[in-house]
Amino acid sequence: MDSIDKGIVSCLVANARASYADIGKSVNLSTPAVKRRVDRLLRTGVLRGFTAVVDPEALGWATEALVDIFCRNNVAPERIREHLEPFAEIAAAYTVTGAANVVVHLRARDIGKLETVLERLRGLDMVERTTSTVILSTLLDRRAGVGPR
Amino acid sequence: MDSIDKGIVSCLVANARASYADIGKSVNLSTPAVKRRVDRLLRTGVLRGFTAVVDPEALGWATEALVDIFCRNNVAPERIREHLEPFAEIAAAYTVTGAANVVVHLRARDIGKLETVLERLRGLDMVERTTSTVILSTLLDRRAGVGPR
DNA sequence: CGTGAAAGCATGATTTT
DNA sequence: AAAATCATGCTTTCACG
Repeated sequence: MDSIDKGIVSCLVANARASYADIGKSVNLSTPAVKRRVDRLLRTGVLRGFTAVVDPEALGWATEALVDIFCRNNVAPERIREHLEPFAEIAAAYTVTGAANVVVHLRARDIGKLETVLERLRGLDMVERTTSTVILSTLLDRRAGVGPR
Repeated sequence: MDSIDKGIVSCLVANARASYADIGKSVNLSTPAVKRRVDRLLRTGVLRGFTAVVDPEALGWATEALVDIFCRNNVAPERIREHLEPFAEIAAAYTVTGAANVVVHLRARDIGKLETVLERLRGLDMVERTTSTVILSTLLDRRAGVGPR
């Protein structure tokens, strides 16, 4: 993981469909050299894969919320994950410090669907209660990117 | 935006580097037809682009937090966005309902860097106070995906 | 939308540093 | 060990039916 790898990762984050030839021009490497490094980055897990960035609204996925989940007992994170996994509406889920145990990022077709999902969440044995915060607008979204500096 | 487009989007979300020929096999379309549809999906904004999914830890980007920001005055969302944009550590930012005005998803190299960013955030004129929740683990992360059903 | 052709790209084997 | 070159087979891309 040297500075050339970082350059390659940056190129692929910016455009996952860039050709190895184009990436090579950016980092001053031949096409096969870029491919070998990308293959290695995939093998070692630095690169987890390549994906399309979809506009959720364009797919009718307009309503989002951040839900704090307070668990009844001390449930193990892996057990929590197993319970949340079936919820297709969960865009992300985190265990956190603070009063709540888990924060879940929900994405649903509309407020009605959001409510349905919340009811299903509250129906889980491990869930004591939830508090929801509806997202009004997305100001920034760089989650697919690499982060600062 | 018909069912074929949805199939194409699913393929690209699963693997943004899939060839048009392979996608075509999935959706029963010729290679150029797939390309035409992808070009159109990009032009109309349904597809915003293609990106690499990077393991943040592998890049030393290990510490994350969700920060509630309480603004001093009624600041317009676009103005808030302008203030937050320079923070490279912001992975995502949302305006929300509830007590706080904005929720920011921060990603930093370590707790020390996280603190520095929080201090800079609190230094903004518009920010009255913040409350932070440190992320202990990521249970699920489907942010790049398309969502339920 | 499909077909076919031309240009460009991916990728493995081989050679070079 | 890692990169460049080269040769092969696919991919992309576009004009046309």
